[in-house]
Order: sequence, then C-alpha cells, then structure tokens
Amino acid sequence: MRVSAKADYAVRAAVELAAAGEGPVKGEKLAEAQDIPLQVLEHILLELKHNGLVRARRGAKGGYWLARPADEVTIADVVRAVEGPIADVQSTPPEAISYRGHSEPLREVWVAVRASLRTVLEEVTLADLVSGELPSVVTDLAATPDAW
Amino acid sequence: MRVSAKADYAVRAAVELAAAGEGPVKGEKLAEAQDIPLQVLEHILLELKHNGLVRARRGAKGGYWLARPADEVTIADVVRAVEGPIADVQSTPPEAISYRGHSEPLREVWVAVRASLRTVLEEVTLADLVSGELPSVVTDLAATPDAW
DNA sequence: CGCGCTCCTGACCAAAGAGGTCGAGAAAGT
DNA sequence: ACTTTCTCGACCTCTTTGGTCAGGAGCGCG
Repeated sequence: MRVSAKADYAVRAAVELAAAGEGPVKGEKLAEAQDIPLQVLEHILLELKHNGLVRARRGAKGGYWLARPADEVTIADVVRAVEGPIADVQSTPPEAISYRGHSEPLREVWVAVRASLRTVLEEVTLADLVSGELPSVVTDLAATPDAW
Repeated sequence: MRVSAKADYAVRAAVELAAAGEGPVKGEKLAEAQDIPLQVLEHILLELKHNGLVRARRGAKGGYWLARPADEVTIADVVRAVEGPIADVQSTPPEAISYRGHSEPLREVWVAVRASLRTVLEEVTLADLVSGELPSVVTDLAATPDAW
C-alpha cells in the first residue's frame, strides 16, 4: 500500500521525457530536473527500456526518449515496469488466494482494491501530467472531503 | 502497492473475532481457523489491542474479543493498526512531497490514489465480511470487466 | 581512425522490513 | 498451588530498498 521511491522516480522521469518531446534527453539532465540520484535513475531508465517504454542511444548526442506517444503511456504502465503487479496480497494476485472460514469475502475486497487503483492509474497518461489537466476521475477523487 | 501478510492476517483474525461475537476466543483457535502461525498471530493481536481495536484476558477462560461492535470497525481501521498509513509515497504522505518541474500534478494523482483506496477500505466493515454482503462500492468495482 | 561522450551492466553495501521462532513472565481461573 | 493463556521482548533469516562504484560497450564527430 505504499508507493516506493523507485516508482515515484520512474513516473517523474517519464513525465520529464514526455515534456521534452522529440530529442534524446541525457540522463544527467533528467536527474537534475527531478532531483534524483543519477545512478539510481539510470537503473530505472534501463528497466523502462527493457519494458519497451523508453528508447535510448549512447554517445555524444545520445540520451533517452519515449518509445510511444505521451498520451498512450499511463502511470500504471510505468509503475508496472519497475514494480511488477500493481496490487498483490502476500506477493500473489488477490484472486489466487484461498481463504477459509468467515474470510472468503475478503478476496472480493482485495480485488475491488486493485480495480479501484486501476481506475486511477490506468486513466492518467504522461500527456495529462505534462499538460496539468488530469482526468475527471482523479480531480473528483482529489476533491472529496478529507482527501488532503 | 501491496498488501502484506501481516495486514491480511490481521483482517482475517478480526473477521473471525467478529464472527465469534461475544465470548473471548483463544489465540490458538484463531490461528487454526485462519491458518496463521500462532506466534505471529499473537504479535498481531497485541498490536490490535494496543490500538484499541481488541481486548484480551489471560488465564483459563481467557482470549481475545473485539473492543467495538463489528459494524463499527472497518478494514481500514485494522490495516492502519498494523501497517500505519494506508497510502504513502516514499514513506511520507502524498501531500507532503514537493515536486519540481513538470511533475507537480503528480501529487494530486497520489492523493487521488489514496482517496480511492479509502473509498473501499473505509467502507467495508467486519460485519459486512461476516455476513458476506459487501457494500455496493465493492461489488461494483469487483464486477468491472477484467477485474478478475 | 580515434576519442570522448553517454548509456549499459553487474557487483556491492547498509539499513530496514517481512515473516517467523523462542523463551520467560504475568494475570486469570479452578 | 497450578494450569492456562495472554504478554512481550529478543532474536533470526531472507528479501527489499535505496544507493554507490567501477568498468564496458556502442555511438558520433573531428
């Protein structure tokens, strides 16, 4: 139930790439822009690359850029690339656990939790973040009393 | 973004207590009913007690029972008792992080994530789980396509 | 070609958390 | 008294987290 530094870093780096648009952006520039330790960031970008979200080129004019248009990459994509499944219970997907006694209905609750996370994370794209105009699902939720 | 064994255990134990109603239930019986290592369970029950969710008595006719009626205890209460805050980013609440550059809107997304978790976890009570009749928020979410 | 630039990769590390076990003590009942 | 059952701290192993270091490997340019 917590967002790791890695996931946070990954999304922030991806947003920065989305904002840069075309040209390759150097890792060092990303690291400065988002205040992330360079070597940590490089590991993360590498994972994003392995998962097909990012491309890279080395050398003088090298750097990283998004493999897909920014409006086709969701936060869920980025988080999953660096953290695996979005919502696991005891390191296994919620529907795979067997509950005994009175706690069978609990499975359905965990599934609902995952679904609820997905309604947010799979809805917001990097382009949304760059423009600052978030989907209504997010603004509505963030506007609920006591959300802050 | 993952539910620990501890949190899962805690909820299951609490449900079992809710189902038992009045009388004190022995730790060993709970452990068997939910297939939880006894000594682990005892630590968890102790934490629940420290947080005022559970009462206990030692001795021959001792055991554990809920401090409040089952319909006044939510899953969120139980999870928070053993795991602390429901949704943190980098171990701090989402609204407390400062983002630079293009990722400022990210804060609002994390807040929405937390709010979305709360709509589920603060809505389901132990009594709901015992009866098996979950709130519509949950059944609706669990009924969305691809939820399973 | 050669050289510098930048990504790529694995090894490593300290600290914390997860998950679990042991053993001794303190209260409650009979 | 004596047994039962909770109470609680110490301890243990393994994995994860967040981070650092050092060396390669590919790319572009003069």
